[in-house]
This record gives sequence, C-alpha cells and structure tokens, in this order.
Amino acid sequence: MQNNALRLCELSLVEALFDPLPDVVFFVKDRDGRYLRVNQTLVRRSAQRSKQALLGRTSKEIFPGAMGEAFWVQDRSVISSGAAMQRHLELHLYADGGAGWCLTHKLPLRDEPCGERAGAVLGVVGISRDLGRPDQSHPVYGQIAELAQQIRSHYDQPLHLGDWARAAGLTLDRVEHLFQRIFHLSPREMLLQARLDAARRLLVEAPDLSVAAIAMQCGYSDQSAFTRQFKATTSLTPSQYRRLQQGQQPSGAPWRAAA
DNA sequence: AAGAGGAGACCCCGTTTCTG
DNA sequence: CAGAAACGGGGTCTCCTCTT
Repeated sequence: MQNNALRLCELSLVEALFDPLPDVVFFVKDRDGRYLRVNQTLVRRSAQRSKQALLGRTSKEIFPGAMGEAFWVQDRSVISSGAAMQRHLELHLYADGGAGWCLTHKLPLRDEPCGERAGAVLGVVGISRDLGRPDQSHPVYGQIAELAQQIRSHYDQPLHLGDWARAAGLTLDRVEHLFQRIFHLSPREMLLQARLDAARRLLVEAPDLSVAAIAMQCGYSDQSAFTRQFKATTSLTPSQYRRLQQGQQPSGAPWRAAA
C-alpha cells in the first residue's frame, strides 16, 4: 500500500499537467474502477461540480447508461488482461445532445517492480483526447486533404487507398504516414468516422429506413458489421441511438449521460 | 427485423531497415 | 537524423448462420 500511495502522489503531478488542457480527459482508477485522480476537463464533461464529486465513484455511477457501462467494460478488460488499450476511436455523446470524436488510451497501473506484489495491476490510467484540427501548415497538406476529401465523399464504397494513392503519385506507406501526421488518424479511421457520421444522420433523418438499409448506404456489406462497429464506437446499437435521438429511452440499459 | 458470433481472407499498422 | 520503403503479424471486414 505504501508503494501505491507513493505512485498516486506522483500521479498527482501528472494530473496537474493535464488540468489546463481543455481537449484532454485524464483519469486514474483503482482495480474496482473507482476514480482516484481526474483532471478538470473530466469534471466539466461529467457535469460535476468538483473533483471530489467524482473521486471514489465508478464510470457507471457518473455516466449512467451505455457509455458508463462501456467505460467500465474497457477498464475491466485492461485490468484483467494487463494489456493496454491504445488509440481507440470513440464517439462521446454528451447529455446536452452534442457529440465529439476522441482517441482514448488506457494503460494498466502496476505496482512497483519489486516486493511481494511486484507488477500486480492496481488499476488503470488513461487519457481521452479530442480529435484535433488537421495540420494545415504541412507542405503536402493540399495533396493529402484531397485524398481525405475523397475518402469522406466515397464513404459508401470500399476503401481503395492503394489506387487513390497511386493516382496522387504517392505510395501507400507515404499516404498512411502523412494521414497520421496531418489528421492524427489513419485513412481507415477517417473512413469509419465518415461512415458513422452519415449513419447517425440517416438514423435520425430517415426514421423509415431500416438499420440494414442504412448499413448498405454507408458502405457496409451487411447490418452485422455495421452494428458491431457502431456499438464499438458509440456504446449504443443503431436502434438504441435512434430511439435516444427521438427522445425515447433505449430499451436495455437506462441511458442519459455525459462524457 | 435486428443483434450476435465464428471462420477465413485481406488490409493496415507498427517496427525495422534503408537512403539521402 | 529524418523521411521513405519494406515486411510480417494482428486486426478488421465480409460472409454466413443462428438466435431473439
């Protein structure tokens, strides 16, 4: 426990570093998923008044509904496997109806590498960063932006990145590298973003369209793949999302949350 | 109709090596 | 040393089927 206390003390310094960053959520949780450290951005986004209001509580208590449940499942997975969750692209749906794309990273918090419980997982530490603006100052921004536009406007088709890269006079490797550098996303992640943005729009604006039909219109080969990806990204199935946007409680888990 | 899951194919991404 | 190229393993997607 001594080691644990020391580590948490060190983490308070990290917490202080993340406090002034409005686009990054920072948190540390114990083995039971209870918040031990949070930054101010998380306090704001969870609609809490202070850090104290979050400490000792789990994401399921702070974010009632599918999103809190999804955070909880992620935490359990990191803690039980001891494996990090890196670069998970997520759409966070806020209580005020807004939505924002984030990249989430979670690492297991381990005990000191010596002593009886050497290396034991004590909890999880993570950040969730809002997707930033593209780096427009990069010399080949124009070329890559054109490719990105192609991906966004052809979201209903399979990704033919190799062909598009060749047409632009670039290699596939170069395109992927530049996408990361400029957009902080891989081409496939950008395609996923475009498809799910379109799907969210159709779920709300075309209530008569079936989930399967929307899947087809958004470039998925079937409803199964669409539902799987939609749920992995938003924590909700397409029909739950549709009911939520129509102002109904989705069946299953109770839902009304902030990020 | 919608959701979930398994198998197999293929593509992406992280890492290493090469080059200027 | 930075950027480009190459490569192999893992992850993702499609197809298919079953369940609710």
